[in-house]
Amino acid sequence: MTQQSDPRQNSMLAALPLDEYQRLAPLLEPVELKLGASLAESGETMRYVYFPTDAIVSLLCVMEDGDSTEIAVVGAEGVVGISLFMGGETTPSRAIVQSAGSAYRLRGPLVKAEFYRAGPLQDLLLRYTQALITQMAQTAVCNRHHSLDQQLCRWLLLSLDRLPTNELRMTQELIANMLGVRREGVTESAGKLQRAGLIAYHRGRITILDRPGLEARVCECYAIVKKEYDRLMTYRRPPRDRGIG
Amino acid sequence: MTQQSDPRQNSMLAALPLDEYQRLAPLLEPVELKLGASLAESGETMRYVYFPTDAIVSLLCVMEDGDSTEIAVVGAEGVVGISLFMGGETTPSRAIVQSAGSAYRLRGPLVKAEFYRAGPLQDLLLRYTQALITQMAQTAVCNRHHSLDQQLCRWLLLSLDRLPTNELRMTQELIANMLGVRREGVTESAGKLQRAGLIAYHRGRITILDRPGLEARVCECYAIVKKEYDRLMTYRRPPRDRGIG
DNA sequence: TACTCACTGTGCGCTGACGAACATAGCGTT
DNA sequence: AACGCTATGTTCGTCAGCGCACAGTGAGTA
Repeated sequence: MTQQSDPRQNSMLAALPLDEYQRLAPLLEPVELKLGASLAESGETMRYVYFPTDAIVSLLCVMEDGDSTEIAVVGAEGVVGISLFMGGETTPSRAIVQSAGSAYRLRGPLVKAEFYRAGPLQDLLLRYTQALITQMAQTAVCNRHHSLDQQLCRWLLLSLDRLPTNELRMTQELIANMLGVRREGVTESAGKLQRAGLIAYHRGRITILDRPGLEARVCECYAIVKKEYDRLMTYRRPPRDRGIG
Repeated sequence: MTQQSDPRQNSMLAALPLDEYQRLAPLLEPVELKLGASLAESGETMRYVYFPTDAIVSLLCVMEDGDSTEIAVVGAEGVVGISLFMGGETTPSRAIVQSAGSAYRLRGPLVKAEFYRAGPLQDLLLRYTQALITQMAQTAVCNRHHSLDQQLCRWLLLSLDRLPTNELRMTQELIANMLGVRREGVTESAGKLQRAGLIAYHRGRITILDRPGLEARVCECYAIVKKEYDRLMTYRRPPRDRGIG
């Protein structure tokens, strides 16, 4: 039904040395991630780690009263399911597909085995986790200090960075859920962006018309997170001294 | 000038098997952490990992305009400087001593060497990091959805959990910096708690009088974080299949 | 004793976001 | 063509938190 994407569209898999990748490749299972699908529920043990190739996944914290907030977003640059190799097996947050697409998944025990080889994949996973931490921290600050207008810009740019096109399928209602704000608030902020000619949207389809314009309006949080991803994920670490006796 | 605390007051060090601990012990340098001291600055390479024994350290995100927000707090249950073993070396956040006390520190290269032994310390560090991630995520949600009153309760309880006494040396001004709110807001919220008989404060000294009362007022975020720490840090993982060929 | 400074308390007006209610407008179905 | 559903637009009163200004008050110091 859909043609298979190349696993190496995912940056983590692409960054592996060829021999490592070739050992891993037969273990990767292709999966289609449908809009709204859940990859992880609060407190439930995850069975797989997911490497998106062109899907986007939101990590959400859900409160007792149903209110939620997106704490991070994962695309082809990363991986969903860090708790599997960090040791906790579960997290208190949910992982929901925000933009449909493809991914490759790896069974939990296989990920752990690979992780404990202490090779390049471990390096990548840990560095990615640190970048994710930065994203979460910056989200916390942004929630505290910045206006909805700015946060919407940040959210649009973060999504755009993880998308092959400049079109985003997402209703204002859903964006509101992600940001943890009212739908009307998103309508209002999005209206401003539309009137300013930065975006166009129509019944669940958002088209970014002027990316530099968005970047001019966004708060510093966006750049900080992006820069940290670049720094952590492109840097090629020197061969390490394992200190193993 | 101050008597030396036992390194094993720190839960991470205490959780190590005796042989592991004994190898590490001679490498640990005792340090006094003075109120307000900085253990990490944004973007600067950390030289040490710190294991507090009775000090409390705040991890802060600072914005361009000087506004800041605490994204996590670390006491004797944890460690400051995860970026050293996660691979990034630096973080965009600051680490400031919030409550003076003692700690033991370990030079960065030594931490890495220990980490790559892939033994119990690695396990502990990774599990702790996951707990820290939960704390940061929950902070983000709390910033979005909960009132200052509730957040103050959360903050007081988080601090109290990491303190040997029920007295906290901290001005309202500083609390405001931590929470990323106005000083007057803290004055008002703290006034409510004082009038309700839950706390007493006087010029930078806060005494918790009624902990259950605070717990009754705090939002769910506090319990979620605490539960996750308990789950991650007390669970003894089964011997793992390293998958090493 | 008086002075100073840090800490706390209080009172404004302002604004951004909330909650609720309701109006309009596309799209698919019958 | 009529209907229904979903998505978007708008309004209105309320409120928490902001920024500012200033007043009290205790601790330390000269």
